[in-house]
Amino acid sequence: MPAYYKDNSRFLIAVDCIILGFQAKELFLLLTRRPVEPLKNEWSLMGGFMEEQESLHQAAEKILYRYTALGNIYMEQVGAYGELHRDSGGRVISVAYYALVQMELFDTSLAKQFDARWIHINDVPSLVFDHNQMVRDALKLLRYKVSTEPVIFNFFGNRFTLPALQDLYEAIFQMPMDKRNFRKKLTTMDLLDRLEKKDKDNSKRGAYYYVFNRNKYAAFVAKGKRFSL
Amino acid sequence: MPAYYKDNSRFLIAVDCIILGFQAKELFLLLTRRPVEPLKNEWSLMGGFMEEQESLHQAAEKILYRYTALGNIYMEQVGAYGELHRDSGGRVISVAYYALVQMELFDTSLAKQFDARWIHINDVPSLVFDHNQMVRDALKLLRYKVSTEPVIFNFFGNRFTLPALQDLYEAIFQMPMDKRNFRKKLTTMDLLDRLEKKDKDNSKRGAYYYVFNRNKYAAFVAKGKRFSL
DNA sequence: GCAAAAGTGTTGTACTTACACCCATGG
DNA sequence: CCATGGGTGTAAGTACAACACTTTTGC
Repeated sequence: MPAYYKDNSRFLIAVDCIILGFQAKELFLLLTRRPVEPLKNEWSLMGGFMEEQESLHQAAEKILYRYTALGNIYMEQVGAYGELHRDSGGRVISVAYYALVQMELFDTSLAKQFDARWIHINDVPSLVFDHNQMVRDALKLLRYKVSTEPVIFNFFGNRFTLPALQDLYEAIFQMPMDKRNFRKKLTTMDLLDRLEKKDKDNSKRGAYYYVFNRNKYAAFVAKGKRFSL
Repeated sequence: MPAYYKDNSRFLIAVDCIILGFQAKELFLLLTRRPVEPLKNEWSLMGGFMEEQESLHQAAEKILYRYTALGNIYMEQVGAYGELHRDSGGRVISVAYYALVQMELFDTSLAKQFDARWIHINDVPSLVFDHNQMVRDALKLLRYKVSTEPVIFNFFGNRFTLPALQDLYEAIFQMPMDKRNFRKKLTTMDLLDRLEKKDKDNSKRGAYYYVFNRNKYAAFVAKGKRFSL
């Protein structure tokens, strides 16, 4: 390493994850009681320190995996937080990421181990440090991303029903949406393939399953069109 | 500092600045020849290492001031870049910020000292490391911010003319805009105050100067309205 | 008096919103 | 047979895009 690099200060870097879960038409945030001093036992995001041999994104995936045992999840960086005294335990720069996971896949034995709990997005308590700000920033970014890119589909397994998709949309934006207008937007863009009717768990009639078609989306983008929800 | 903190790895943190200038209806990016190894003399953003007693934002302002002698400039964080081998000189996490400055205020003696040059935004060469990606991300973010928040006004001194504002808008979005529609949007939102007619430098007739009225904007937001350009 | 940029309204089109009924099924 | 959620079209209103001429003044 060049001498010019060596002479500079080094910093602890933390990664904090805004892990959002979707269940029963509602959005939840995974929180824990902070396991270490300072502010031990206060509400906190899931976080951890970055290590030498990992990228920022890998560090975020590591944290997510540690607390949920989930991998291959869509994650997005929210930003870096670097105020001087943001962490009362010492000088730490933190990088926030958000992820949206299916709560049904969540390993509840881990929840006990880490004292992790799903809190309704409207009932988030006061969190340590600047974690509340991170959550606000993450939700704002999520709303932007969902509006302009087909990321909402990453939050389901390969298939989903339109009522479920709309429920998720409404949970993210915290506002009701007209059923016909919502479906019109999706059918106009023509990015989904309908499967054989199936989900009978949530209704007697059953709702068709759909899948997001990546090839259709590629063609859609190639035509200069932009995703919009 | 708690033992739990102490045992973790520490990292060099760099701040890289995407310094955008506006002059003669065009957008320029301030670039330099990298002064240190590795990749000495290659094109690079203005950057530097973060120090102990400054916040991330302060570090960005420090870099901006070092290369332009400008302070009190609107800056916004683009994001953190943390790939393992992004910097071939060693493990460095970099946080990118963008700023938009008036090129007329730029101290050209500094340009010589640092071999800094204004490059037209469409002629940006291949830059070191992931700096091209940072520039792309910064422009995308800038466009979003300009569309949804009244940040474009930060890029002028206290006053500006509507033709100049439109020129800046067109430079940022790299597309022409209808004069009447552009002005209609602004007059509909009613956030500007017109001053006595003045700028005669760019036309014989002269264009009215305007100022952005922060009180009007506060009232505008209080009514639940959203800025849109 | 003419070149060069500033300023000003209207009309058609596309998109967004609001809205109500029938359908399929499990119990 | 009825309660529950799934699925469908149209009309009004709003926002956006396209468009041409007059005004001012320095030279």
